[in-house]
Amino acid sequence: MARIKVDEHSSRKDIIVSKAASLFREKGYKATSMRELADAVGVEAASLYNHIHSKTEILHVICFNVANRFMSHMESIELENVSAIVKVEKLLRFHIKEMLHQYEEVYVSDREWKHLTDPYLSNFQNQRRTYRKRFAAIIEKGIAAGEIKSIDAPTAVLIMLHAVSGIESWHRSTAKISGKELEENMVTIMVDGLRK
Amino acid sequence: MARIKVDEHSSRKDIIVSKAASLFREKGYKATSMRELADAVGVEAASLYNHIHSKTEILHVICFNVANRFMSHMESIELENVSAIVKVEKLLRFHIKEMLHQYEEVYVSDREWKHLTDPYLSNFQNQRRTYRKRFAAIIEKGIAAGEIKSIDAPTAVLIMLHAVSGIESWHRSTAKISGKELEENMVTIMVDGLRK
DNA sequence: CTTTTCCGCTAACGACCGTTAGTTTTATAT
DNA sequence: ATATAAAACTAACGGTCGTTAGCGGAAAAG
Repeated sequence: MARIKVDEHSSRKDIIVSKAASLFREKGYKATSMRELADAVGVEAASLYNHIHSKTEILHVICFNVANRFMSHMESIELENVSAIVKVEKLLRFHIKEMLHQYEEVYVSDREWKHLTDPYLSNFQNQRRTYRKRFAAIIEKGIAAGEIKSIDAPTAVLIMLHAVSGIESWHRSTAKISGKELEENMVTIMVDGLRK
Repeated sequence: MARIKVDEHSSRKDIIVSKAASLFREKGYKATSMRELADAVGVEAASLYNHIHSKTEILHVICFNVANRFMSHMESIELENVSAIVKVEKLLRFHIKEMLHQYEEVYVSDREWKHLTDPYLSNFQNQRRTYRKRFAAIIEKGIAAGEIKSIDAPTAVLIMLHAVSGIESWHRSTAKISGKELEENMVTIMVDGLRK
């Protein structure tokens, strides 16, 4: 009867969620069974339910952790007193860093949110939509200020967000450039692509 | 006993595959059951097996249809006698158009290939890797020729391919710009981002 | 040391999954 | 009109799924 090991910064639930994120990333939410998750945690499937209510709950913890991080970062950026193009660059860099260092959770939130169930699903979709609108609004300001090319702002947002999710391929590739280099390359291509 | 309707250009199998692509795109491969697919086709689940061998077969038909289209397009681009940056732009435009007009299949091939089983899985991964290498090689030539900024070519490929897959959001959004406008915006941002 | 709380276990449930066997109906060819 | 082939049906298989009930041992609190 080997208990789930805990340190003082993470509860047993945290550990389950974290292992789940790793499996969901690797195989997808639907293709990951509670029995597999239990194996990864080192426990029987039924024991998981002492710490979580359902499989869905795990997914929604992951998704909202990520969404909240991005949302509160957006708020802090909006308050900064810098030009629009600098804000865009900062947002982009934040996305890249999150994808580099909180890979599993961010990736799962991005790809598996469809399997959330209401009311969490609608809630998540709303947050997502709101986030993108606020991102686009910053780009619009940059266009109005003549810093950014006159392009369709929602399209620019879409390009940046999805390009970042491609870091998944980088993680899985063997001959990697460093994370820092990756960041600089991405920023160079995309921010230059926007700049007037 | 209502038969699957066929016209002279598509077999019953084609129709099943096409409906499957639509469902796989909407809900994911694992989350789509053969009974749901049968419903969509207007038939009982067991009847599907008069036309296909397995659920996996449907996925691999979708994935290889798409992969082969991209691969043979790559071949024709490589033979053209134009500058590297023009080749890159043409490849990008092809990806955008495919994503606009063969949305369901291309999206499924992109997101659900993980659920292929060997030998198809390895085969698909190889094709994918090869395709990206050849794409990167074109960019490298552009860098050597001084047409393209000196950036990491695999990263540039990754950005473009993933940015294109963001067209999914465009499809689902309500207030759309036209497909043509979307294409021009994407090309503007990304090709300008690469150009020296 | 005793009590209580936490957390693991085994066993099993009903639901759904992909798929097969065998039969009947519909369309096609003679 | 009849024979053949194509494609639908019903029924059911073994397996896996998420989850619950109930029980026993280990850790924490007194």
